Amino acid sequence: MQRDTRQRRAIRRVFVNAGRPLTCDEVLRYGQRIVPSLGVATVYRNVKMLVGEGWLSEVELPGGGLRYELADRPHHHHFLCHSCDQAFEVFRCPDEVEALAPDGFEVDGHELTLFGRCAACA
Amino acid sequence: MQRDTRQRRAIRRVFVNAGRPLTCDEVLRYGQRIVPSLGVATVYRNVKMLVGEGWLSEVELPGGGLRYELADRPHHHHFLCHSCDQAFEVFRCPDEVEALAPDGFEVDGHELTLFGRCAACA
DNA sequence: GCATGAATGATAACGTATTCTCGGTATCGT
DNA sequence: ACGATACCGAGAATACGTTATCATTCATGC
Repeated sequence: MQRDTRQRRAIRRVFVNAGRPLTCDEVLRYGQRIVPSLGVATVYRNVKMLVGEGWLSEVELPGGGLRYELADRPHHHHFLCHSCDQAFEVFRCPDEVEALAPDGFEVDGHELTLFGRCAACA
Repeated sequence: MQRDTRQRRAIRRVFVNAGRPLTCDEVLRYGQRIVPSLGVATVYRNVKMLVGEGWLSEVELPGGGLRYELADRPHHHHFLCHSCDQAFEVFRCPDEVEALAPDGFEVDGHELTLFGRCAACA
């Protein structure tokens, strides 16, 4: 039976507070502010578990490094700041993007990433 | 002074023939059809060199794994087939994408990736 | 409060992509 | 043709993100 540990609560809180996609490393750093002893393995274990139960979803942005975000968000895209390397959400989406594919290609999803400097870095 | 070796010619030919972004691994496999003895180190060395001299450019798509393509291509985007894992070019682009960023964010580029199955796999 | 075993965390191990090493090879100016 | 040396390629070494191990801790049901 699953237990409600301090660590797991901290990790969930980190995602709720962040409001943007996080790497496991970010989760670790932010989580250690709540539970200083938090370890890497625990972060990976719980993130994987939370993805498994549908609470988190994986986000793959250009530049490598899997990120995770709350699964219940409406359709949106991302902004990647190449100064602080943080990802942010962009809540507007150009229409009919998936119609751009060449003939004969079956499209079942799309990812639009904007690059630049975030408000804090600019 | 730089030499024009069989290996380097083969690698350049692979990119010209492919007409789509390639990973180093793909370059190695295709290149070995031209020069069977071609080794990994040579591929990495030459790809890096070709990027350095502006003949190739790096392409970072979601899903990790750096890819490379000819640098002289007009603005375009990519289609990633999750069946054969090959990347293709998409030569249409939605207008004004960069205007979607939140206020205060400086946009200097964007990447649109369509996911699905390519014509060959579908 | 106590026992049970799920969860933790330090560390080792792993997988994969990339780079380094270095003896041998082949290109190119002369 | 010849010699200097840029380049090659096999394998070792590295980097780094992720997972496995296992003794210890602590959340939970009784």
